[in-house]
Amino acid sequence: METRARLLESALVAMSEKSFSKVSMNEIAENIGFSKGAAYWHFKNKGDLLVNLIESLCEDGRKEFESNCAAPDAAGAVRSYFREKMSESIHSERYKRINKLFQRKMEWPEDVWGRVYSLMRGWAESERRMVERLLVKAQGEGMIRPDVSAGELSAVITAIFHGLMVFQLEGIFSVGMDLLKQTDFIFDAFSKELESPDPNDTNKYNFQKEQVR
Amino acid sequence: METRARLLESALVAMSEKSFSKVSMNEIAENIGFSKGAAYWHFKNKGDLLVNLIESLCEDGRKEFESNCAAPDAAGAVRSYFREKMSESIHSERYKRINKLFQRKMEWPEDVWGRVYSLMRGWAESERRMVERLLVKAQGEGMIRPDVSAGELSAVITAIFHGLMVFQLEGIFSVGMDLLKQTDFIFDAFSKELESPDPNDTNKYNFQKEQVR
Amino acid sequence: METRARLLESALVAMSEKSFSKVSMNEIAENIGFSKGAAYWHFKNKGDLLVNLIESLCEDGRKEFESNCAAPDAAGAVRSYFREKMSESIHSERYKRINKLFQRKMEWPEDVWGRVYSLMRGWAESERRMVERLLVKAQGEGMIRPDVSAGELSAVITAIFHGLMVFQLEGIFSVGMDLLKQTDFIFDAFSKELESPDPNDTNKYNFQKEQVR
Amino acid sequence: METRARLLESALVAMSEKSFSKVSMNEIAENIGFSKGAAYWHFKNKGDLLVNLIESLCEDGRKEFESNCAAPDAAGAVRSYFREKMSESIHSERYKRINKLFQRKMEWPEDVWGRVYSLMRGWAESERRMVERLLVKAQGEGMIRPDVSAGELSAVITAIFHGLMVFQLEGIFSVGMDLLKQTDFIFDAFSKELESPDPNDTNKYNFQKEQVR
DNA sequence: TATGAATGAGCGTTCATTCAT
DNA sequence: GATGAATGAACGCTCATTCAT
Repeated sequence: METRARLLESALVAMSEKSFSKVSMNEIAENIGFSKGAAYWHFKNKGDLLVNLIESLCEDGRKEFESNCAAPDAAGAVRSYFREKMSESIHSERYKRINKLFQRKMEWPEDVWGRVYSLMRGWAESERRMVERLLVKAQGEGMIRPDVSAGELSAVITAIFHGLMVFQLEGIFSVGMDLLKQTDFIFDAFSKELESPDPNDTNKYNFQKEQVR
Repeated sequence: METRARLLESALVAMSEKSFSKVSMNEIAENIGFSKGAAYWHFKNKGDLLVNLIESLCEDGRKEFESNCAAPDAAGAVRSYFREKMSESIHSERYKRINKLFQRKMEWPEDVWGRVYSLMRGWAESERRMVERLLVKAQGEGMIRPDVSAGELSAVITAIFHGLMVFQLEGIFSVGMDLLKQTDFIFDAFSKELESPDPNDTNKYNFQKEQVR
Repeated sequence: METRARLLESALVAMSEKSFSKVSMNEIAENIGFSKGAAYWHFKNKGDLLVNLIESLCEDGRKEFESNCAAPDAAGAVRSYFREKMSESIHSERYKRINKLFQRKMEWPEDVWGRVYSLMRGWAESERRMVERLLVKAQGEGMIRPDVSAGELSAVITAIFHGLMVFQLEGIFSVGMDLLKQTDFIFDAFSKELESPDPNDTNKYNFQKEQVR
Repeated sequence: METRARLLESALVAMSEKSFSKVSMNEIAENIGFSKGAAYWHFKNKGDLLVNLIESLCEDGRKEFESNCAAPDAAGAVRSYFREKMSESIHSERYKRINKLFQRKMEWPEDVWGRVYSLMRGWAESERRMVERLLVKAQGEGMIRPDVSAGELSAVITAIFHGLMVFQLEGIFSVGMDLLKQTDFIFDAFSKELESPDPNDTNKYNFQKEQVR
């Protein structure tokens, strides 16, 4: 139903701007010209509305990540994936909103977490695993030293760009953040560090068979 | 006053575990054996309590950052600063709490922001500027190419380690995050990229004065 | 109409188990596979549904009571009427439900009362009057002293058995209630007290025409 | 606290006149000049308020019943107990209210029942057991045939007078109910039936070692 | 006839805040 | 300094009711 979708979108807008508890059902509904009751017709309660929103957001994300990227140049694919991501985090209003919403995840009530935990975790893990797959492929292609743990490396990279994006979103610094330039810088540095199988240096970081926590 | 300090600490504990609006004055006071009213004697209201907490937390941080680090090896000082930071984010309960509190900053009400904005920004900026100063020094020491913008580089590094810390705090990934090893990896990579003034490569990233906003 | 009758029955089931305000129109309709709207097509509102239910229930009851019982042994007829009633209150599910519904009468809203007051009162009065008629007849047959007020006696008897039934329905006591045995006991006792026109004892209870309120 | 007691009394007044769900906390508080919040200061919620009310009401009742009535004439004591009870149900406003409150017990929510079930049952059972004790004593005194089950007889008597009281409270009949006269009538009838150990009639009702349900 | 969608009043509950003591 | 008592605004949620289809 049309209304349902609009309620979800309205919730995304509201809940990316205010904390879960500050957003009232009334507000979500009235912002698109409906009454509170309409929201309760489509969703059991406020938590349920949020859960449905997250589900609909994660649906897309997960599929995207899970498609096996058939890049001929896997290392390049990683770089361009994050370039694209950084670019979106600057230019796409919707993308910004989704990330702001997710940054508020700590305020979500227990029962919401109970229902979205695996989704949220799946989202983050899917992204990391996609990166991991690409890194493994890059190792196969000889672009990355084989002794590096693709698993742990994928985690670092994902975390790093998450940090970059958050700072961008929050506008914390007075110095400008040119995310694309910075992305390139990071990848160039990492490439240099990773590509050259320096015989004296082998396995320096011992990135291996990740100790799954 | 003793009570005042204990109220602040109690607020830190509570507000690092729950969102601002979910923490009640009652709770803050009762957790240390006082009644709500006591909290209202020491602080005008809940927001005021939080502002005072943040002030007291930032006080320390800022001073630390502003002390002019007289490291002989500036590049090494940056590395060991972040190593220390990552280590603390694993081992110090209080440090974790402070970071969790700050991660909830988006939920703070408008009026609180009005009073802590410059403090919070100052905290982040102080850290970045400390890094920046060290990077400039490292440039002076010839450890880093002079054409790199220390300002922007400091921002990237700070953001990166923020990302690392957040992921650590949230336990998002199934793969383990060995923060110290990863820190070293990142610094080694960056060192390689930054130290060698490759004549063909000069100013590739154009890290310069942009000072946007 | 088929649907109408099923809605009434569904309402009886629901409203004998929950209080009027706890039963929703939705529930009444959905329990028999219809939607709320259907109920509103057949009945103006929830109160109207209840009124119609009560009307349909009282219809039967009243007729039954008003039929002039042509028992040759009127005193025996009273006894067997209450024996039958107690028996039904144990064995007939529907009878139990109707009594449970009526026990909840205090929760019915004002406007419902406005419409069913005379019906409900009529129901109770019909029963009492039937008993009264039988008692008068029994007096005519010489089974009961003529100086006893049949009106008031009928009230006592009706009330007494109401009490017995309620306690049975609610399962209040830990001791068993064998209603039929108890019924006989009561009638035997009353018979003894009533049948013997003891000349010294005449009009001891002065059960007469008071017709208060 | 004074206020607490007044809230309980106000709740008694309100909840004896309307069903639990129709009585709002606001109303209970405002009727005695307080705000809703005051009620929530003294009681956790509406159910808790009711539970406390019932507790305070049952406290008295139970003690009264449990005191071992040292009547020299036990049979007379039973009679005068119920005479007194019927009299109160006519004349004492408060007694009427308590009984009206209890008549609404079916509407009380589940969690309230969970907390008052044993109290309520205890109240009814205490009364019945007091009657039972007196009947046993009366058997000892030779006023009642020894073959009658005091347990079951006490249940019938209690139920009977409950029925009488309910009809009185509800004003159901058009004929007047002179409860005291009726009480005497019932006791006289029962006395006759019970006192005379008619050899041909022994154990007619088989009121024995009650089959505890 | 029947349904799905939507409305809006009303209540329970929480909690920041105030204030007399 | 600290407490207990009280206030009142705000919000979640339910549900009777309406109405276009």
